[in-house]
Amino acid sequence: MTTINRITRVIRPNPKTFTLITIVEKLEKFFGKQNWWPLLKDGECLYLEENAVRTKNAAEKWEIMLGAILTQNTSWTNVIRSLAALEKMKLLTWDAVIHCPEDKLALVIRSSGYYHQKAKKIRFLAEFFRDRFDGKVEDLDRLSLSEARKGLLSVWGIGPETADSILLYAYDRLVFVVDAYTRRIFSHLKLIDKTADYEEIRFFIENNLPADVRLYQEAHALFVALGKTFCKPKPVCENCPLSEFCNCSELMTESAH
DNA sequence: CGCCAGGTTGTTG
DNA sequence: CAACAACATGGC
Repeated sequence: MTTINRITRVIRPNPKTFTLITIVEKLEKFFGKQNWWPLLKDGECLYLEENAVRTKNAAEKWEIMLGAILTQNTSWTNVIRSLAALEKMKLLTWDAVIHCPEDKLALVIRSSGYYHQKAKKIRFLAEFFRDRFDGKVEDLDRLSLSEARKGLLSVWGIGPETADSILLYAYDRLVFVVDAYTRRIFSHLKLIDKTADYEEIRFFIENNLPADVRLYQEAHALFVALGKTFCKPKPVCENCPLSEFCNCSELMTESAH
């Protein structure tokens, strides 16, 4: 995190001058370290410093993948119940899932919503590792980044965000995760057009942040934190840590005068 | 009660 | 390819 990359290209110009790393630093100062991805411990999902900095083992990688699927358009609190239920039923491991009937799996993950679809997605992902890596979850790491990404995207139910979450948080690969929060925040900051597609936003961020996996992991988590608190569908700009960079607040101030 | 949540797929014009 | 429906539970 030594270089400060300037924003070289904007889809819609924001008159204020700032860099993405400045934004991330502001967010971290405000929200503190996020320590993603959370891992299950004693029936809870904990954001531990050690989870954030160490390489995850195969079991932890698999748990992150399950969480990445379960949290699709679903709040994390609902996902925790499902993960805890899976653990209780001894269904948290790849080996258990590959042998578990889909309808049984569906009932266990019921609390995270879309549970029939998600059970199918989890089964397809388990079969992907069976067919391509003989069940060795850690062996996805043998592939290049683009091959690994292509492989995950070929699985039914794994789209770009889920694939990138898996790559960034389970495998520590250098890919930025673009989600609804990221899109909304960057749109409010007038850095991207609302119609910009996933890859366009991903490349924009990757081209303007220092290439550092831990930074990517932390930055994405911080965007989620901001999206949940200030940069909501109806933005709450009062006391927003990014107000000095954002046109939303300028408009508010102007209209107040 | 209505809206929203760390998306993806399938269908339609 | 853009827009839309379907998928579903739980929190506020």
